[in-house]
Amino acid sequence: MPSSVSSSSSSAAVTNQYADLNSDPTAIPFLRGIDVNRLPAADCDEEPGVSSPNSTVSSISGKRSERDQPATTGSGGEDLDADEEDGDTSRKKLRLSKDQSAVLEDSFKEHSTLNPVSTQLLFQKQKTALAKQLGLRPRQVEVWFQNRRARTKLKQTEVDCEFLKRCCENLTEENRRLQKEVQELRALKLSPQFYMQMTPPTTLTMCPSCERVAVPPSSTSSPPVVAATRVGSSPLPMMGTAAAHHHRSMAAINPWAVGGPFNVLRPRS
DNA sequence: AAGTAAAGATCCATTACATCA
DNA sequence: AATGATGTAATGGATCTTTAC
Repeated sequence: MPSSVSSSSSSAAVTNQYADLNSDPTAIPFLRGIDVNRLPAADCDEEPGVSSPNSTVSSISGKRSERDQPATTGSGGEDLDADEEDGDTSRKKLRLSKDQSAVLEDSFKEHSTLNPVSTQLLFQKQKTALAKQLGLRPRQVEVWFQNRRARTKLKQTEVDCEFLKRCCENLTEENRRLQKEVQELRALKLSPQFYMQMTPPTTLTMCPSCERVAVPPSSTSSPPVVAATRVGSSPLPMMGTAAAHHHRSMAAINPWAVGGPFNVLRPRS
């Protein structure tokens, strides 16, 4: 989707995205059955529109309506200029029918933009075709796509926000746990007589991947499980199995291991 | 080739209206 | 019937790209 902050490169991406459409206009669903070559080109916005048989219609005021002429009486028989002729300058809105919205929605699913500049002429025709099909003004189709893109963006922003909120909560929880762990380790360090009473493990095993000392899960004959020394688990989804393998908490490791307490925490030289 | 103005397009923020509870 | 909330059509201004000169 081209944006106001788009660089020429992103524009080029859009160009590529739609490049094949130049050779095959019928690749776009809503154009199937419509001969785009028989439609007016870029200045088609100026053609008299067609009133919607399904919509409540009214006049449009403002600058844009000067460029985009209000639709006049069409096959539906409604006169869209009626209010303007009455001198009513207040803008009124038409509500698109369900059918109109559904068609626009389908088109949006195919392409969220109507009018990449590189294929301007073609997409002008598509916008016009869609407008004609729905009995709307091209400008209305344009506005609908614009608002639809805005809604999509807003929805995505909400999803992103929710995700970040959860991440924040998880990190807060992890932080709380780690703080607690640090406190416990400090307490241990300050009272060596406490862990002097602990029974050292009978066998020590080196983790093959990180080469740190691990402790067997029990005194049984089963082989030592390195990851089993981990206290707690990360709530973060990104803390996958690889990360979980590493024993971030050494609380369960015998402090005598490898020449004294806690030196397993030090980075290896 | 580089610069520039005009035209026409999009995006964004906002307004105004329609509908519903 | 009146009213506030919500959804969305429409507007206006800023900005970008293309094109012609």
